[in-house]
Amino acid sequence: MNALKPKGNFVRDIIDEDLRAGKNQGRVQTRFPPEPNGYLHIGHAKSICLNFGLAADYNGNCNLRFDDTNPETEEVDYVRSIKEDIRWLGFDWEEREFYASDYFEKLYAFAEDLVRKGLAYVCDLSAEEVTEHRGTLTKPGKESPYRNRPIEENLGLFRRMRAGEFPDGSKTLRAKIDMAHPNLLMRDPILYRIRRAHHYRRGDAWCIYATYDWAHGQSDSIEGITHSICTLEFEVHRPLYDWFLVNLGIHRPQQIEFARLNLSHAVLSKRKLLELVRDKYVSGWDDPRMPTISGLRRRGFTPSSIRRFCDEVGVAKANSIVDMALLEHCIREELNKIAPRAMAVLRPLKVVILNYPEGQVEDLECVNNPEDAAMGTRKVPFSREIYIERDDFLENPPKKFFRLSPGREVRLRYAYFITCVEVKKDSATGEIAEIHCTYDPATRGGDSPDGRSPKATVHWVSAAHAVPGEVRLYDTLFTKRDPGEVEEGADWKSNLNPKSLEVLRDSKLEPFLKKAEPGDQFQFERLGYFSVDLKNSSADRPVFNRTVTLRDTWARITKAGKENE
RNA sequence: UGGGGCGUCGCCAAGCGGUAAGGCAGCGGACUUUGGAUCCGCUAUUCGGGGGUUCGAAUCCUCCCGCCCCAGCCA
Repeated sequence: MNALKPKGNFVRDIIDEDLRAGKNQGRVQTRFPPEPNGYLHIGHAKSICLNFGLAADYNGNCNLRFDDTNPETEEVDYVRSIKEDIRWLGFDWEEREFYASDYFEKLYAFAEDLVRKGLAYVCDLSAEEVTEHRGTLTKPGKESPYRNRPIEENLGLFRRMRAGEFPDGSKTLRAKIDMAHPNLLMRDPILYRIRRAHHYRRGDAWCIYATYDWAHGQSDSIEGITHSICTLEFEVHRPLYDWFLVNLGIHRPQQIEFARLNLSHAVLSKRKLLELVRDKYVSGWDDPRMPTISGLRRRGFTPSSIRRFCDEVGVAKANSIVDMALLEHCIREELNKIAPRAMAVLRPLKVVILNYPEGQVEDLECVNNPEDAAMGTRKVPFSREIYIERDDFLENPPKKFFRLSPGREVRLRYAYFITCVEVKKDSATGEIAEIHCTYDPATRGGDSPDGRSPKATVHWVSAAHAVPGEVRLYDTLFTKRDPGEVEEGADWKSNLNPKSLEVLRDSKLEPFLKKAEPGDQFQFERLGYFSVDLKNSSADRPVFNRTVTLRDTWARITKAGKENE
């Protein structure tokens, strides 16, 4: 199912053209360069699929490179999770696991080279002064008074910076470009800052750290990257990326920018995701409501469904927000084919079948997957008292409600036709306590000899055999399609969906579900796809996460009805 | 505002001078022991707007409009 021929896109056009022109001796080398300061999310998946996919299609390689030049936010656990997620998605960087922090020495040497060429200088301006000197969008900047220091002095100062002779923030190494350049990034950008922070890999070996602009392009060059693919916001960095490489006289990869993924009703920025985790709006990076790879995994998404989604989304340069419905479609499509069916009653309502012999139990044969006969059948116990979904009974049914109601007959899936004869209510609350029905013994298995067919088929679980379990229902984390769209003075978190999680602690599961293992996936008939929670499920108390609902035309009808009120 | 990008159906997205692919969503209908799945059909005379070039333009030129990115010693 992944044999789809790759969709064309502008990045491929560029590569095709380069190949035609004989660039890079026909080599294609890409890289995925995460910063280990957070967990990967579905936006990263798009980049991973693009970079690894391109490499595979063009017979090249894709490196994994941790862009770890900022010791203040990076951690080993993030490295661990990133590797786990990429592997889980189905990609392999083989032995090409690189770290910008392994290039620190080389990057430093490149910097000295630039100094020697008179193209970089040590600047004593403070952070605030640097900002002032930068000018604005419309006003050119002012040159730093330290800009014309002699080369030897710069060299000496830079070495002393590295040696730790100056306090944090007191000096920077800057490229000498053009303080009046219309592109602010070209106004003598900073290459190194002094920061005595413990680096998770280099420890305290360094007290000066390269900035992104200085580290990224040169790292790409060191690795022989041919096509350095990044997101749109780096478009303005490209002139600088090229300037460094050209002036250093080293291999120059081609930077190509594409539009990052945005998902409706979700937030896809590490800063915001971190805030949700840190301030406990969710249970962690892997909360099933999170758009992180680990969250999606725990929710029940499969690697192939995510890859498929990334394929469907395409690669272009226009900012866009992809509908969550597409992601849901991708997982439904896959699970429909592979998930075994089961019956589970989420919100139980007891049904007593008056004319069914007390104490009798029948094992009825149920199909495991109508989409795949090879998956066979199983036996499910049926008895006098069963549970059905509360939503499947209505005392006063509206027009298009086909399910059970007083006097009406419905089919119990793979079992019998039953007719509701009485509704028992709790005398105190008035709530429906249980309903009484009669069954037609001639309809065993769900077919009637006289050919009549009820309008509805409902699922059920035998009360005596039911396995109690917990079911967690999820809705989008945000109520707005674009969570960033807020009222004056409000914060994006004001769009958090208070109903994004609903926990059902008294669900009744079909017996064999007791044996389900963490990660196992099922379709609960008529409800949706569910997977056993990776963390909180146990044999004596299974916990299921709803991955996605089934398409539900009845829900659409009721929803439309409400909207018209 | 200076610079850099982008604007094709509700949401994505092909298209690269020869007369608007596809997917998702939606809407009909068929079928159905999941109101599921499947199947069939419908949905842009029009490509942000105006003007121009051309036999012919979403594709070229031009002006205008709208949106995004850049003033971190973050990436």
